[in-house]
Amino acid sequence: MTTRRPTRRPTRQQQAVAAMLEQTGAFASAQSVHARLREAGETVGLATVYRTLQALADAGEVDVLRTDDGEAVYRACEPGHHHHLVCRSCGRTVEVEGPAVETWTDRVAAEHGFTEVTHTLEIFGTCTSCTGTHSR
Amino acid sequence: MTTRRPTRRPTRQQQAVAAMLEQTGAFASAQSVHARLREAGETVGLATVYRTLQALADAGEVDVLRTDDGEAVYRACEPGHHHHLVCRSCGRTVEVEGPAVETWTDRVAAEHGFTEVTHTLEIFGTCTSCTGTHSR
DNA sequence: TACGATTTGACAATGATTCTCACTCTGAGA
DNA sequence: TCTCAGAGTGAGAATCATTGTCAAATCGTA
Ligand SMILES: [Zn+2]
Ligand SMILES: [Zn+2]
Ligand SMILES: [Zn+2]
Ligand SMILES: [Zn+2]
Repeated sequence: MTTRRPTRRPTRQQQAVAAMLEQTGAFASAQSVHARLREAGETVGLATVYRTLQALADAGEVDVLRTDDGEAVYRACEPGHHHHLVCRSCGRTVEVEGPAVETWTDRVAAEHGFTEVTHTLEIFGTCTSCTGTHSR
Repeated sequence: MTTRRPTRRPTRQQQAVAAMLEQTGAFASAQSVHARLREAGETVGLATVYRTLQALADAGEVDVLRTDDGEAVYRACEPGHHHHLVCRSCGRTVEVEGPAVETWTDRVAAEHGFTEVTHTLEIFGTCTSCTGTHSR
C-alpha cells in the first residue's frame, strides 16, 4: 500500500529564505531577512518569510532566540542541541556545547521535582574583531 | 555645602506595583500586573506600570525574562546573580545558583576571545503540583 | 503657602507578528 | 497534455505589547 504523499518540494520562496539564512551566518530577524531578500532582487512576501522561518524553526532546522527587545531572530545552525556565543556588536555567533551544563540543569530540575525539563542558555560578549575597534 | 537632593520616596503607584510583584511570587507581565492591580482596587495607569517595572529592573530589584512569544515578564527576586527553574504550567519559580555554570560560560567566551561576557540561562519544566493533575 | 521639578495617566503612535482571503502554483490523475 | 483540488503566496487589515505625548496632579523645599 503506497501511502499517497504528494512529493512536496521547497518552493522558490522557501529556498530563498533558507539560502539567505545560510549565507548570513548570524542571527537575523524576519524583518531583516525580508529586507535583504528584497535588496537581492528576490520577491518574497513578508508573511511568507514569517511562515517559512517558523516552519524551519519547528522542523529544528534553524535556531530561534529573542533579542533584548523581544524580537525573534533566526539562524541556520548545525543540527543537534547546542548553545550560542553571540557578539552583541556584530552578531558573529559561535555554536558551543556543554555536556556538563546539560546534566547540571537536569539534575537541578530533578532535585526540585520538575519533569519535562528544557532550558535556554545564551552567552553574549564582544568578539575580537569588535574589541578595541570601537566600530559603531 | 548641602547637596540639595530631594528626598524621593516611592510613590503610592510604585509601591503598589512592587507589592503586587512581591505577593505574586511568579513571573508576571506588565499587562497582568496592571490587571491584578485594577482587580485589587488599586488605581495605577498602564504606562506607570510599565515605567515602574522598567525602573525596578534597571535597579536590579526584579528579574526580567522573555516568554516564548516575546512578552516581558518580571519577578521580585533575591538580590545577586542567579537563574530560574520555572514551571511552565503554573509559573512557580525556584531561584537556583550554579557556580560551575558561571565559570564555564566565562571560560568558553574567553577561549573564543570574547570580552564583556554576560549570559542568560533559564530552566523550564513541570513542577510536582502540576504533574499528574492534568490541571490544564 | 508658592514654585519648580517629578510623576502620572488617558490616549495616540509604533512596530513586530498574525490573520484574511482571493489569487497562483503544483502535481496526481485522466 | 489537460483538469482540478489542495497547498502556497502576498497585499493589506487586524492584533497587541510597548513606547511616546503632554497636560494635569503631586511632591519637596524654601
Ligand atoms: Zn544554533
Ligand atoms: Zn543545553
Ligand atoms: Zn530571579
Ligand atoms: Zn549565571
